[in-house]
Amino acid sequence: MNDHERESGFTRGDLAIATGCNIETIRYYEKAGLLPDPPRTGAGYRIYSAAHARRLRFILRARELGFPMEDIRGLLGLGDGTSPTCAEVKERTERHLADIRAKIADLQRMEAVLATTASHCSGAEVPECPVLDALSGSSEP
Amino acid sequence: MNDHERESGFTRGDLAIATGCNIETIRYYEKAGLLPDPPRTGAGYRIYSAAHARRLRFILRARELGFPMEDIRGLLGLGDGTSPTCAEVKERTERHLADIRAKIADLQRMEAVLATTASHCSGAEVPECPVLDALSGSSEP
DNA sequence: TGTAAGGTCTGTAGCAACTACAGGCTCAAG
DNA sequence: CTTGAGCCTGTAGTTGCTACAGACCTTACA
Repeated sequence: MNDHERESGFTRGDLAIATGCNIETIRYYEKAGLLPDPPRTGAGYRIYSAAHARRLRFILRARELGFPMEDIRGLLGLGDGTSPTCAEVKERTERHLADIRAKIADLQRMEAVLATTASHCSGAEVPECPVLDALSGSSEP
Repeated sequence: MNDHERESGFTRGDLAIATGCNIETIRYYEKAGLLPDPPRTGAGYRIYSAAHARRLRFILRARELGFPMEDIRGLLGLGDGTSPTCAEVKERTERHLADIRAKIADLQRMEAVLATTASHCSGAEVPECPVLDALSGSSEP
C-alpha cells in the first residue's frame, strides 16, 4: 500500500481500534449489508473513511441498545433505500421497547423463582436439595 | 412395532405430547447428552419410560428458568457421574441468579434510554428523528 | 391383501450475531 | 532482505433449538 492509495483512509484494524469493534465483526457487518463495501487498494485492502466510522458507531450504539440487525437495517433506510421518517423510527423503537420489557418481565419471573428456591438451600454437603426438588416437580403432582 | 415391543413405553411423539416438548428437541437433548439414549424396537424406534418423561420435565423446567444446558448437565450429575450436593446446586443456582440479575440490569438500562429517546419523537412523517440523532452520537462529541 | 396416511428414522441446514481460526498475501521497519 | 505484523478469503464454531428431505415402518381401512 503506498501513500497515494491510503491517503486519509483507515484500514480495517484502524477502524476496529477507533470504534472499539471487533475486527472480524466489521467484515461481518459488511457481508450482512449494514456497512457499505469500502473501496480497496490495489492489493485488495479495505479503505475506510470517516463516514464508514460514523456508520459503524451508529450500528454499534443501536446494537448496545439491543436493536436486532433487521431493525438497524430499517433505521439506516436500507430496506427501501429511503431514510425512514420519524414516525417509522418511533414505531420500531416502541416495538423494540415492548420486546425489552417482555424480556425483563421474563427474567424477573425467573429471578423470583430462583431466589426463593435457592434461599431454602441449606448449602450443606448433602445430596438432598430443595432446588432439585423444585425442578423435579414434586411441587406439581 | 408389536405389542410385546412397545409394552408400557412411549414413542417419541407420545413423549412430546406428554411433556409439551417439541419432538425434535427430544432428539436434540439426547444428542446433547441430557436425555439418556432410550432402548429401541427392532425397527429402531425409541421407547421411552416414565423415568425419561420425568427427566425431560426436569430439563424443561430448568430451561424455563434460564439455566444453560451446561448447568443442567451439572444439576443432573452428568459431569462426574455423581449427583451434586446441595451446596453445589446452590452455588450454580446463585451464579445463574447473578447472570439473570445482570441481564435484567442491562435491559433496564436499554429500556431507560429507549423510553426517554422515543418520548422525544414527534411521530411525524418527517425524516428528522431524535432517536436517530441519539444513535448518530450527536450527543457525544 | 393392498394401500394410503401417518409416524418415525437419519442427517443436515438454518436462525441470531458474532468470533476465531487456517493458509496465503502484503506491507513496513531494521 | 528478512522478519513480524497486518490484512485477505473462506469456513467452522458458539447456544438452543427448529425444520426440513428422503427413507423406512406401522396402522387403519377396504
